[in-house]
Amino acid sequence: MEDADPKPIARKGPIEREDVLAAALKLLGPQRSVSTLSLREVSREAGIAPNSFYRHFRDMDELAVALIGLAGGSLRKVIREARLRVSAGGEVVRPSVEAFMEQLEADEKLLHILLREGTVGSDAFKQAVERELHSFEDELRDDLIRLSQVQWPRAHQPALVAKAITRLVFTMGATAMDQPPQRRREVTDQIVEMVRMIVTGAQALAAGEGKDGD
Amino acid sequence: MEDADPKPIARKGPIEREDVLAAALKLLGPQRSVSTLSLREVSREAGIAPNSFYRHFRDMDELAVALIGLAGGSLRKVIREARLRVSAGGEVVRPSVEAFMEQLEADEKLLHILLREGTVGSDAFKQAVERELHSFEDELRDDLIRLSQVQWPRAHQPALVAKAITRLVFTMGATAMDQPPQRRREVTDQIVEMVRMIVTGAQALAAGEGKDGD
DNA sequence: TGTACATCAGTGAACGCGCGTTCACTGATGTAC
DNA sequence: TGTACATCAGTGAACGCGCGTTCACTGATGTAC
Repeated sequence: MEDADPKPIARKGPIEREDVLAAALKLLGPQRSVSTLSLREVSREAGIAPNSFYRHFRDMDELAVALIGLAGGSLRKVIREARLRVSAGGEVVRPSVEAFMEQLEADEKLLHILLREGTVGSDAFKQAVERELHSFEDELRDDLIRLSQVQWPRAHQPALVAKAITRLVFTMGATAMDQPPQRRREVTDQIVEMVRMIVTGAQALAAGEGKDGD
Repeated sequence: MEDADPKPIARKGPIEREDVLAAALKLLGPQRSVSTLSLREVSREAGIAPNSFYRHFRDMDELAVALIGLAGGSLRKVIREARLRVSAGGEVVRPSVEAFMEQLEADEKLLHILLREGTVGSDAFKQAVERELHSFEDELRDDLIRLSQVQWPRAHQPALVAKAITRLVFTMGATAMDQPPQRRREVTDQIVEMVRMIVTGAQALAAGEGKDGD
């Protein structure tokens, strides 16, 4: 029955980029950011010799950018999740924020990278993070425009609203991750309220403009 | 006439903590964050032997926290500046945001630290950054309350408004720093608009509550 | 079926480097008598 | 005024360490004939 060595886990094939990425992810945490990971450390965690690392990535920077790709996937999951919840019920803001926060907890390591590390690291890394955030903003902007045709009053500058909401939610989410679960729920409520302020404000400003002209 | 060696700069006394801090600041930039500075590097820049570093700081972490102190001073300067401009004219939001952005450019290195590095680094470091941001929020909240008694409608949850504005302005400011000066002016306009959305939204929500009850 | 060869993920050993930290020291300055 | 001593910022040399990177290699797998 036991036709393999007991210690090493049965491999489904040779080590892949993904295995190395998984090892890197495993090392991340509240105290360890991507930029503090060393090539040797990641290799050790992945169970390969340090020089084998080069078979998969040119250097640690390339690995960092690949991690952003993974994080981007996680982010798209957030969006999908939020859309599902919104289309089901009437409320918009709270279910979306809650979807975000839940994904944040489930996927902790991945979204962390987008949340906290976009401002440090190599140029390539920062640009990759910015690209993901922008794609999120674009999705949100389109959703806002759609909503304003269906059930909401016309919003003032949807692109700007999307940007404000995105940046605010991400920063607040980043600080929430350092808190115990109970405080996180408070932060969720705060975020919901903040987003409502932005949306309400945008609508009020649009209405104010509407009176004058157009 | 020449009564000293020509090479070494005349010292006004022994090397102080401040000189070491200045050396650390000099090394910071868009590519170098506090957490990537090494003890030997800072010592080299300060013109002392590596082991002399310990005469001034227990370790690099203590230096990092001391840097936050400096950045806090810079932040208080922002607040003072903004108050002066606001009390002079009628407008509130734009002059304040502009004061912030100007200070950001003048003081680039110092405010950078608060903007970009609050999410990485040691616990002591992160807490020091959070403390400074909180003090900023408190000041802003008090200003909002004062304004709402004098010239503005009553605002909804001033503490939350202050927090939303602070976090948003800081994140946006951080991304602006990577941009050329011209783009920064665009970002300034965006921030002004975002802050107006928040303030207007808070007022609208307060008015809505007022209708129902109290 | 057998043989010769190419490919290529992974390896062990070694390199030079910058790091944080330690040690016993120097030499200027201040203080006590 | 002179002498002895304490203090303490700064020093040069050395340590062991983990790092990124290189080299020539191994050995499994696939392919051509």
